[in-house]
Amino acid sequence: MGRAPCCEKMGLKRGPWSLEEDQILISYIQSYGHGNWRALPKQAGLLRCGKSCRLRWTNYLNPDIKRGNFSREEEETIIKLHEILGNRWSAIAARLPGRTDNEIKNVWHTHLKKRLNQNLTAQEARRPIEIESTPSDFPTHQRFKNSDHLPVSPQHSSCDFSSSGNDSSVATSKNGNMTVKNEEGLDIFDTVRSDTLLPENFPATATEPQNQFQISSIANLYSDDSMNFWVDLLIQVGDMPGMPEI
DNA sequence: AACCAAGACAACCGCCTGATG
DNA sequence: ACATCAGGCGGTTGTCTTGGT
Repeated sequence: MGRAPCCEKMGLKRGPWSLEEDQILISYIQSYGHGNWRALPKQAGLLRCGKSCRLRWTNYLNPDIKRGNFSREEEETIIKLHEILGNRWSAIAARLPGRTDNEIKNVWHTHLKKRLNQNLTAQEARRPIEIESTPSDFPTHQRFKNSDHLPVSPQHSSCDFSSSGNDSSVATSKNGNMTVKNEEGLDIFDTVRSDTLLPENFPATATEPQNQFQISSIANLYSDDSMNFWVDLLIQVGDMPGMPEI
């Protein structure tokens, strides 16, 4: 049962990397790239397993990584994305240029979670007892708890954005509600509501012209990246005046 | 100065997924 | 269709640092 370790442990070094090892790894990757992590340590002359090399590079040595403390803005972004995505650190990292999933995970566990708990406790102390729960009480991240609950990719759903140019996703107003229709004339928010457990009135107050423009713009932006589409949609809709807080 | 506890973060582990033969 | 493998991910652990006594 279970897979064999990615590398045999015999003779391979573990634990913190030395400066010399870092230099070897950096210069090898700069010269030859990292096509095959498993073969890399042997070719580079490192007594490490490929997995260890990959981790060291992606989490620390990669020159694209931004070092230093997280800005307030970055922290707010993490908090917001975590509400939507949950512990999907790599997905969060993908939206924070220069930051790694490991780094974000650490920051979350050491700083942000604590801060949020403090804020929550302070809020709980002030808030009267809730009488009933409403659809909007669903924590946003639970909508995306696992891939089963992820909305289908737009181009595979009944609401096809993939071929939607500016003329196919049209924002209109229907009974005071926001509607964005695809080229087949289907309201995309019907899909949004049913797939994500959003409250029934989710787009109802998004009737401001700028909101309509934003939503149809987002719908037109994504053709093949469902995750980014939904994240942007939820974040931006959440920021709109009069929308349920996300 | 020495010790200890808590915090911060680097690194590892086991599992999952997609690619390939 | 199945087995195998590499790479990626999230959870957890280990180690180093810092601050308090």
